[in-house]
Amino acid sequence: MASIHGLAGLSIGRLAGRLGMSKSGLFGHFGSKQALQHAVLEEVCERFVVQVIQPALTAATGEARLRTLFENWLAWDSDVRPGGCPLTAAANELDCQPGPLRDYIVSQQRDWLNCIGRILKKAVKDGQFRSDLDVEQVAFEIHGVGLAHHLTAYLLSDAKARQRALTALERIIEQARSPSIH
Amino acid sequence: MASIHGLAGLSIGRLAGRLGMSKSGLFGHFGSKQALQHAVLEEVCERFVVQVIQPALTAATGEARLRTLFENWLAWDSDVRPGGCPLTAAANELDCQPGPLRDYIVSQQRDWLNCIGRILKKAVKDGQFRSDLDVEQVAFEIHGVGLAHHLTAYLLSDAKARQRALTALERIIEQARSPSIH
DNA sequence: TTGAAAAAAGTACGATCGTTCGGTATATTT
DNA sequence: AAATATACCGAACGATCGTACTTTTTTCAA
Repeated sequence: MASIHGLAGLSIGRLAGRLGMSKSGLFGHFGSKQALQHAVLEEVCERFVVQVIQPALTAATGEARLRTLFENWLAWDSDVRPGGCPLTAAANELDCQPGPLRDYIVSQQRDWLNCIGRILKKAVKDGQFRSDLDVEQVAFEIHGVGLAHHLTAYLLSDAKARQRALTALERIIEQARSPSIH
Repeated sequence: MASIHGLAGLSIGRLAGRLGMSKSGLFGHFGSKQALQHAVLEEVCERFVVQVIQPALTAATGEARLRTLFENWLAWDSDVRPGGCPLTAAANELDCQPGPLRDYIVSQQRDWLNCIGRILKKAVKDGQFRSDLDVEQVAFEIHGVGLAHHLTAYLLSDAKARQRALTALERIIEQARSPSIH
């Protein structure tokens, strides 16, 4: 419901109806709408870690891990149908509404970029990627590819979104590689 | 207001209050909330064309025009503070809510990608970019850079967002260039 | 100056919103 | 056995939502 209608549009009454229970019965578990919204975000973040990040940590470090992480991300985008990734939706919804909810999304978004950055750094240390690589820059670009994939898949319903995203990642990786033959 | 609170959160009563007029007085001009939302989107799109696309058409075709368009886009992102680009917000808000509003956003989003695509095609025709360039792919990637810029600037309040986006565009352009020395 | 058209205001409606309160079962602990 | 905690409910609250009707004010050409 938060994916489709947004965190603000996630109403306690409608949610209670969907769960087959009363409004006040559901409300009692959280105490406020904001607490419910916070709980939703925490739940989604936990699932994201389990479905996207953790399984990527079993892959070999460097390029392979980066690819695995990215593919898990794309699969995550598909899994949370319909409505798209609730975190992306919340990030856009809250990007100018100060408060604890926004703070939480910001910290999670930073964590995500740092997660990509750590994998990139390891690839640099292992010699797969250039030693002078601007890790934050590459994380920024990869993040952009993911956002474009999300919008292309959901809004434009473009079946080529996944292939586009994978191609974009390969291009980024190619430019990040150590210039061995150069 | 649509930027900050979303199209759904743009309430007629609040807007009327901000304009110093009555709810019914404002309502009479549109006849329905959906019509108001549609009018807002049309107004924003018109401004986007005037501020981003039209001034870019005076630049020389090819690379220069692409750079101008992109920089206008970044400036637009800054101009619509606070709240960020209403079109990006609406695209994320409506990406799974079928109806005329979503249809409108989809068509505008397609137009935007086609606009980038046309400029790329001209650069190919002029010989600045490789003849085998996948134009749609590059448009996808540029779009992603813009989305990452928007999120980085607004949600993460990162002052380096603009430089990151410009660097990313340069890397895309570099890979699209004709391999003259190759 | 007048009269039609448009714009704005006033009022009220049913619905839904988040929230509070009081009551009733069902467990769990003392 | 008694006391406590938990879960859920129905009813109600003030507020706000979009929308519909009616009336007043403003605009502007004949």
